[in-house]
Amino acid sequence: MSAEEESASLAPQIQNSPNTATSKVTIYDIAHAAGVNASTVSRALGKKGRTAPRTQKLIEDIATELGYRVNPFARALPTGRTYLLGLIVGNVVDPSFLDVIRCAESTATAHGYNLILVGTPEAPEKEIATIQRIKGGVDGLILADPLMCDDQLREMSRDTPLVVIDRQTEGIPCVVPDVKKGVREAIRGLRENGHRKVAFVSGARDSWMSTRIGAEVQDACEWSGMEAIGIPSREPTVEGGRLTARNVVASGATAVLTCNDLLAIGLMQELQAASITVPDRMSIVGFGDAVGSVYTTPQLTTVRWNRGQTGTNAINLLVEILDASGTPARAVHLDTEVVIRGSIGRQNNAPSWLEVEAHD
Amino acid sequence: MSAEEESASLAPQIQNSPNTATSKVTIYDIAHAAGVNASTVSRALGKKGRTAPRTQKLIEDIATELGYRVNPFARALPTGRTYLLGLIVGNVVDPSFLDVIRCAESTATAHGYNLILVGTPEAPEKEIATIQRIKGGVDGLILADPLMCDDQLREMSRDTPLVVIDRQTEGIPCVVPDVKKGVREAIRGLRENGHRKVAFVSGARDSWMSTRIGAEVQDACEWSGMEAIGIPSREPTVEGGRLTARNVVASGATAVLTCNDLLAIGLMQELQAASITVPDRMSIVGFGDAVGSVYTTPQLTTVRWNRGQTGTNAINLLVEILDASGTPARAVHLDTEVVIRGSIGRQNNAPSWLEVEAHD
DNA sequence: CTGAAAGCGCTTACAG
DNA sequence: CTGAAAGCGCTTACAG
Repeated sequence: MSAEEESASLAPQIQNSPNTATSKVTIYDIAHAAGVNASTVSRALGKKGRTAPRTQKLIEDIATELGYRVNPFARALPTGRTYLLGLIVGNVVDPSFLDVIRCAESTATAHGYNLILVGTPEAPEKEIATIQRIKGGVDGLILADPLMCDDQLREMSRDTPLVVIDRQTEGIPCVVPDVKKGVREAIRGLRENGHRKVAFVSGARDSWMSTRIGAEVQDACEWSGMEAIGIPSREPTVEGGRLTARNVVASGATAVLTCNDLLAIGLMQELQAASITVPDRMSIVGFGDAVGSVYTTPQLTTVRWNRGQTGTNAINLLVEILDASGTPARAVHLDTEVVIRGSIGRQNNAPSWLEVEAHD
Repeated sequence: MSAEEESASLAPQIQNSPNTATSKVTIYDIAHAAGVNASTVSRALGKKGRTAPRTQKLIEDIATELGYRVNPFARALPTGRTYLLGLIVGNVVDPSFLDVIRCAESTATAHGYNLILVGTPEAPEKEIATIQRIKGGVDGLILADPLMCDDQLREMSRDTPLVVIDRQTEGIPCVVPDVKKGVREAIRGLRENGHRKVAFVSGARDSWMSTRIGAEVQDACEWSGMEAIGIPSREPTVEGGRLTARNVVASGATAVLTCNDLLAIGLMQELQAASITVPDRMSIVGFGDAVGSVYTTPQLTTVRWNRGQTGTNAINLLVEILDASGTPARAVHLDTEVVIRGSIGRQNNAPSWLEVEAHD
């Protein structure tokens, strides 16, 4: 007896919650209960103000009482709007991408959309196939660092509302970090610390980000009369970073900037394993402020921007396009800043050949 | 002229790709082209074998030629199956959750489902509200570490096919790590290293995982004649870990196990900042093998299990339930193992009071 | 094996 | 302001 009472009082919000039953409540049920036509219910629940205030309220009350939820698919059929947004990503290695996803999701929800997450193999054709597969079921897409070429991308965007992140292509709305600013600041910092020769570790494939960062490193170095040396990596991971260590050392550079933090972390590990002290003998600057860049010893100096903002802005841009179709493609640039941590230092021990050259 | 040729050859797969046009191809278009009824098209494309081999092939050919894609919403309406699965997560701080998401997505795709990701505020009612909002649009749900009570969970699962991860509740299908095994191994390892007093840093709220780990630490310590001391944290993050350092030291324990790796990392940082050497003066064992646990110095010893398997198994379980409704609730236990890294060591410098006690 | 028909739950001109 | 009707694209008994 008392047990029954207890179980009854344990979950009152469930017992009382409207329509616990599995049966689906439709607008016809509401129409019936309210004594109006289903179309009136549709109007009352949808475009407000097209219905008499009294009926409006009556219908709304009945709807909540019955626990009515619009069937999104039934709605999608006549309207063509699914209120689903797709986020398509390749092989994301960087864990800070979780921020992008999380913020994209919450922003989508705030706009009344749901986010469907789709992974795609890292190959242009697969990417296109994935998009084809998915696009019929969503109102718009966000493409993270897509591999397809510019023309394919533009072709796609004629077909489907779409926003690209971490890549800028003429004619396509996108969200990218302000690479130039970040790199310039980083290079300036290195110069002030006496560095004159900087290595740049690029990503395996020529992603927009890697290419962009490399170009800006080149540019910034030229501007400040420094030498820049490009060093490719095999993969944009910690392991890939380790593998570049030899080449980085062999390059004769005293500082190195990598196109992402994982590379920087791997590089640091490998250098330390070879007793090459960081930053005394090699300064390291990462890019992206990945989770984990503060766990290293020394902590990693890196070019940071708000990854969450990437997700938020991408969704906002997409929703904007969806709402007012015909919006011109817009590029959102996210501010970057250099976070100075322990991995960079003064270049004191100029190698002798440098002085020799100076005498030439 | 040559430029035109070039642009034409640049993206042949696009030019040739079937139905580049935006217009939607329906089964009626195919039916018209094939000279059959739409219902026949539906059968040919859907349940195979219910149509003459010749018509079958004819229809399939026309379908691919026209670039037909089934409209998932039109299908969902009569069948009630959306081929959408929801993954509902609270405030996920651990970046290794990206593995869960990624594997869940790819497994869902392999089964012909798409994954919709939904974040929810960390409060039982909000959680339930989120589920209510979402459940009409998906075939089933995966709940990551939900906050609602057991009864609410069971109530929900009557309503909607659902699988829970990182929590075990009687009557609910779930995927959890084998906590007992991992903790036992860890404690045994500590004992063999001479430790006799172990602190356990729990999560802020009593998540199933934290509670479970704590209980097993207690149990394992009793079994091996060791002392276990529980220390709550304010939040299950790096910062939260830092804040527990004082209490951990004050506890007199020589080793500490935390309910996740972030706590362990923060704790290590704070101890080191106070010149308390790890592992010489304090051994640390994490839980979860989070990204970043290998970036610390020393690297973190932790209880690991395959996070990706969590996502994979959860989806498999859910799809299994969806396919054969009426399957009994099943709990999948993922194997765990202790990964020994530098953060644990021998307890050599037994404090004097220990010896004093021994003489008592 | 195939066609004609009804229906899934909603929206939206079109009348009134 | 409201109702009756048609239609979104598909599926599935039901006949034949």
